[in-house]
Amino acid sequence: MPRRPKNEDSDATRAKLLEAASLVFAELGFRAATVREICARAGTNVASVNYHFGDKLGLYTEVLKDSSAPEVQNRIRSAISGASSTEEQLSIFVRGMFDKILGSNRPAHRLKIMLQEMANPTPALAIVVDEVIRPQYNQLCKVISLEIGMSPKSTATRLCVHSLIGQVAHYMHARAVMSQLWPQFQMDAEQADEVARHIVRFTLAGLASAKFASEDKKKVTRHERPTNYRQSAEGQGKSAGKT
Amino acid sequence: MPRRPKNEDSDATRAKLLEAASLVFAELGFRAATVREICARAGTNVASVNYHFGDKLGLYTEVLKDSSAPEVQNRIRSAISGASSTEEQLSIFVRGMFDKILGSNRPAHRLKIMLQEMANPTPALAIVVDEVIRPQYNQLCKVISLEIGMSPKSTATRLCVHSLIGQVAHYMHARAVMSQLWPQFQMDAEQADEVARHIVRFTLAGLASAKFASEDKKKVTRHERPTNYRQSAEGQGKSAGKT
DNA sequence: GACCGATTCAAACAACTGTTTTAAACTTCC
DNA sequence: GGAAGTTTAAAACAGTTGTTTGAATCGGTC
Repeated sequence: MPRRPKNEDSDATRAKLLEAASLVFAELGFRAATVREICARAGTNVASVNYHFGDKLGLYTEVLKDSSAPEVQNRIRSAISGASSTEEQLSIFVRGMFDKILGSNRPAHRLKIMLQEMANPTPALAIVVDEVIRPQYNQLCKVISLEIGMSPKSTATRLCVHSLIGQVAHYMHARAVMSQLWPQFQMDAEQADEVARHIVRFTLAGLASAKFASEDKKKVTRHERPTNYRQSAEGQGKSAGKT
Repeated sequence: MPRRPKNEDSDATRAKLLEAASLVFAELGFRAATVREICARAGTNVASVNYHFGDKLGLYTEVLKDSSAPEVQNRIRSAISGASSTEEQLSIFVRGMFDKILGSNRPAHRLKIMLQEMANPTPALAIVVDEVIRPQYNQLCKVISLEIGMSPKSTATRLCVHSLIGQVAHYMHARAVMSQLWPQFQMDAEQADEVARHIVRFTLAGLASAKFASEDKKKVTRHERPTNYRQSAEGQGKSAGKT
């Protein structure tokens, strides 16, 4: 059982362990990552993980919590709510996500850990979804619901949100395949910018089509969730500005 | 070193191993899956994997090749080349992919193995990319290049292809998260159909915008971040070009 | 029945895993 | 300086991993 560290030196190795662990976990995932590899990169002893975090899972949980790092997410969220047009909001979101992917200074691997957790979930996923993903998701739903004139919880809105997120997440998930199919693409800053502009344009056009489709849908009356939304008066104007 | 199996009994255990391995690999991924677990489910001896497939990676490679479902892939490809409109081609592709995801008759775990391999690649990925993914990718590039009027190898074409694939793949990768964010969505056959229709419509609209953008790109040489332009629903071809 | 190659099996192997132990080194306060 | 408590270090532990071994079994042929 672990004792409580109290010294300042202790905090230093703790931080080194967290830093190294985020790298290794991002590369290999929880199971394939080894404590020895983490300690080797951190320059600490093999026993340090168990001393400071109890066990490997304790370290991973800490890394995952840190990976959910609300500061970037909150920065994106506040930037979106401060934006004036839908295009600007989407652009902020996409670039913010790519910054998290590429961010060479700080948390480049955080999102990768998150995505790997999504692909191969552990019990810790529920916490991350509630604390980090859901607020972002809800905000995206709001933005897009205003754009297409449907309820934030409607199927039409959610399908559009998934189309947006899917495009962004794809550049994380499919990286290995893309490097083989498209060797020239290295996802540097300039290319990331180009991709971001593409996704924003592509998505805006898709949203417009979804808007028309949902207008058609209202008279056809397919089987839909029994939610009675009636908000066509409010959010009809696109890019409903807010402060 | 493995000898060559020639008997009929041998083929039976080979098949049992492949069947069990596809399940275990889908659940745990290559690294976390254990040979002993696979052999236990297959009801074979621990040494059978090495005897029939050389080593664990050999078995995994075989499973991965089968998981990319060449027969489905070929069916999709021939259906696409027989289709008349871009919309029909996209629809065939998206529905074909979703059939692979949902395919209740055949192993539904195939695509999951593929996506897990993409997220956390092994040496076997290169083979699958060359043999299965690349042909499909090239065909999609052709279809979309014709639609947007750009070269199949151009960046504009590839970005659109990735937007399409990303939307589809998202419904595999984010399954665990979506079940928490959107509990009503179960990805049954009917909902899959709705998603497919959405993706086709969304993508067609996105392609149209990419077409306009690439046309603009040829004459405009302004570089600036897209701020709040006046955006009309159907034609916004004013993303600034780069370089 | 005896031979022979192909296949299966139980057991063991060497390497690696997370974890624990034990002692040394260090900090802090008297 | 010395004692107490905290942190690190090397080594060993018990368990699991993929793989190999060598004998046993099977199926067919002479």
